[in-house]
Amino acid sequence: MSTASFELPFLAPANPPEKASVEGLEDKWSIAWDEAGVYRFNRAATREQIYSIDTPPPTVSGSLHVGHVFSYTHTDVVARFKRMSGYEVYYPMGWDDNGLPTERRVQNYFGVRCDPSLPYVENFTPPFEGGDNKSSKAADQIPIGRKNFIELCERLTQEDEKQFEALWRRLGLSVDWAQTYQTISPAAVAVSQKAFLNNLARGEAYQSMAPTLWDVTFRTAVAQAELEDRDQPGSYHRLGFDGPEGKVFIETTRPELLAACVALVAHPDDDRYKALIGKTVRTPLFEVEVPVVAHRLAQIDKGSGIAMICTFGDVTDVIWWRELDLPNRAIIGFDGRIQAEAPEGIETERGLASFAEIAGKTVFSAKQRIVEMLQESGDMIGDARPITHPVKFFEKGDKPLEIVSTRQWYIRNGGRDADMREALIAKGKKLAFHPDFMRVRYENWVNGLTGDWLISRQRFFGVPIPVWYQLDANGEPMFETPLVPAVESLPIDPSSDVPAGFTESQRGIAGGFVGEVDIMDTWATSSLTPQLAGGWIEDPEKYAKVFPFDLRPQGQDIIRTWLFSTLLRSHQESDQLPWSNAAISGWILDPDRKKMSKSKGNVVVPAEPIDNHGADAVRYWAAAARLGTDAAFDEGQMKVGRRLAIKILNAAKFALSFEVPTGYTAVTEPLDQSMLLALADVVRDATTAFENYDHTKALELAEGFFWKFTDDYLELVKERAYGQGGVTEDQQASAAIALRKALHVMLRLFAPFLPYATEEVWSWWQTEGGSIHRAAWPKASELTDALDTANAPLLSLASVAVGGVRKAKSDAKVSMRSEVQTAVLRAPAAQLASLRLLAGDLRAVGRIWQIEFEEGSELEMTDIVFAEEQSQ
RNA sequence: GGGCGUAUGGCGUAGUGGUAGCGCGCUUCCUUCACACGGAAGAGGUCACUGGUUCGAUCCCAGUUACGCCCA
Repeated sequence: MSTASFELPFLAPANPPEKASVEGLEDKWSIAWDEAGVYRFNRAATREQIYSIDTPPPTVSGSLHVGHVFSYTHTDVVARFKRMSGYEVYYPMGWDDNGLPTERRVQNYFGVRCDPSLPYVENFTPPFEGGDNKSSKAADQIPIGRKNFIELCERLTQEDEKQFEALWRRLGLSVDWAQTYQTISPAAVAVSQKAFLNNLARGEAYQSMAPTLWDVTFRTAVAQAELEDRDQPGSYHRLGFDGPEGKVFIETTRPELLAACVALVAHPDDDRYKALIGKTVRTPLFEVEVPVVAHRLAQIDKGSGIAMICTFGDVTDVIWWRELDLPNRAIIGFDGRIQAEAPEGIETERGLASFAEIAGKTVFSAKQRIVEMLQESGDMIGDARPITHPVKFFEKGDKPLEIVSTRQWYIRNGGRDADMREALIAKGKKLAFHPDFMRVRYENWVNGLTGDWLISRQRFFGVPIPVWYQLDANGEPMFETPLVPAVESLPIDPSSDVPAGFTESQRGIAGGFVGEVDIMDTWATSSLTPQLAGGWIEDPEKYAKVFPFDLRPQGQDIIRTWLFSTLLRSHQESDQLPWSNAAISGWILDPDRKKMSKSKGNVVVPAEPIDNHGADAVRYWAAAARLGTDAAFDEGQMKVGRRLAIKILNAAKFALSFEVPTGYTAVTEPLDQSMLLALADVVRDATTAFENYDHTKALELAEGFFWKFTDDYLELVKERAYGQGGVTEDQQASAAIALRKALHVMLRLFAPFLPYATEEVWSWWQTEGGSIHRAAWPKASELTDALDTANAPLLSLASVAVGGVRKAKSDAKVSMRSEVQTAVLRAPAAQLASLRLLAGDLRAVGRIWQIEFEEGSELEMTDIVFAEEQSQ
């Protein structure tokens, strides 16, 4: 037997407190971790030693809710497991402060608006601070330049970032807080612009004049990924067109676009209209001769089966216009109103007069006026027939989208290139999705792309598209040959910076230049989080070590946006997958299983549950939900988590209270060996589960074992560990050592889930090795060395026997402490032999004076006779 | 309309081709020498429905229904 008893870490002397409590652990340890730099990334590590995470940057101006806590906990659990497994974990945090929510908040908070044409003002003071977040009137807002506006954005979002960081720290995210980035920062702008210029140089970015889905409220183009269909009330209006053989009736929901009608369309197989195809009809009111054409997308069973094609009422109109080579008679302007000038084609006096009636009106009032006019002229048959139909909206907008013709920037994404789609699908197959079925959502999206990625936005706040255009002799911009900045000069703002070879005085002058005014879609920046987080531009050495990342955690709702666009950019930039794993978290539902969202008003602020139950408890609730599965906000689960954390503290205090006599290091008792062997199995299985991104299973295994450990094992060895009941020093030592050994392993199994409680216990006696969160993930071999595997089944057998005694006592409604005179343990012969080894422990736990061993068909504890004075 | 997922005791959830576990809640009981922020015992399920494959299905296949999400 070894004599070097304290050389084994779990034999170190322990100092548990008088009273263990989970209260205050968050403050105590989050500060200690920060000071010790427990989660600091060591960049000296090699690529193979690094596990890097492309953390989702939360939208800082959005409100915090428990959904954040949920998915970020999933990531943290993985990060902690990997760190303990020996990886140097690169776990940065980003802040998404780009986009409309920030822009709006800054406008309202400071009473300003962005006008990129204005110069930068040093030491600008906004008119007021701390606006009430209600929309202030645009007229009252002071226009300021882009740089000033962004400075204000940074000021405001810094406050938000502090709030988030404080929450994350309390929750115990093991983020390296030295590694943060902001999507609004100059570095992020430079990354976005560099990637864009690379796209441009490779021919992946291009401009095009095209019909574009347009939000009239935000006055900006909207990309496919930002669309959503909403069911809207509408009505069919039956209109008569003059045809060669009398009236042709169509039904339309958008009579106000009659002036933009360029053709009627019917299905080529529709017998009713076959004769009309190729002929022309005359539009009512505007008296324009338009052709009748055939196209497969015309729906035979909808309305009268023949429809008018307008430029542009919906996306089908765009397809028809493009495929049938029809003229463009667009009448809706960027402001959503009917343009002042009648389009080409309307020439008759009556036609022009009709148009004058609607010119300048909103779509809504133009529709009213047109209907009145059609009813007066008798061209509309009957009343409008109300229907409900899907209409396209910008996901953040509240007016239906219009389609207007504009010059926009696009990035090729495979929407018009089947080979590229195939290449992207092939990349997706190499990405390990957790859970795996989420890959289908990615593939569906790629296969369903209908056009390239529209990245230009007609907003003011965001990453400027970094190009200028030379002006020709007439002062017209030469869009085909944009002027680009040198990569070293990034970031640039074309509205204030000047292209090489020009001076500021030439801005806007014929022969001079003009800056691009559009900015990029926020996803054009978000799609570069691996480059932003990894230091693509400013720290290439680090970037080479963390890219491609090991993990992208994210929500299932943004597979088509964030996941896809990130994958796309890496595909284009380096023909690589940006990460090897994607962990997809589910939704948080409220207790009624409705999705939590601000609009439903059922959002729970995350600080509350942490205050009420503790960070470990909230983490336990989150970690108990599998990836990809929705989870209900469940305070009951948090209470269970809290109970577990408290139980760990108390069980640990107890286990550590037993002295290990000097000179003993071995676990010799069969029951003790059995417990450690069972724990070894748990370690093996939990490790496998974790490696498969199944943290839930790992938690379940650890938890299941722990309760067995406290309920049965601890009770069984209590007396022996105290050295009571005439046990030998060997037997006492075996119990004390086994308890510590098991605790040493269990704490590490729980550490990724309950970082506070486990660290607290660790600190009671593991003072040499530092934080548990840098301790090595347990190995089964730590436990199984020198143990006899034949003892493995003993603990389970003992549990059954203990259960029998307990049941008898419970049925007799007596205390578990009541004494038992005699009991019979019946079991098959093979088990009986093993059970005899446990006689001492069984007698102790059941307070049984005498156990008779008898052979029987199955294991049971029977014929329990209580001692006289106890069974009152 | 298409895709994906889910459907297991009151609620929340595991799980396996050989007729089900766990937690909460519930019932009964036990107090304080690790833990009353505790412990023990117990009741409670025709595994959504209909077919099929199979000696046998909660698990595999097909269909139906309901719900959720994504897309049209």
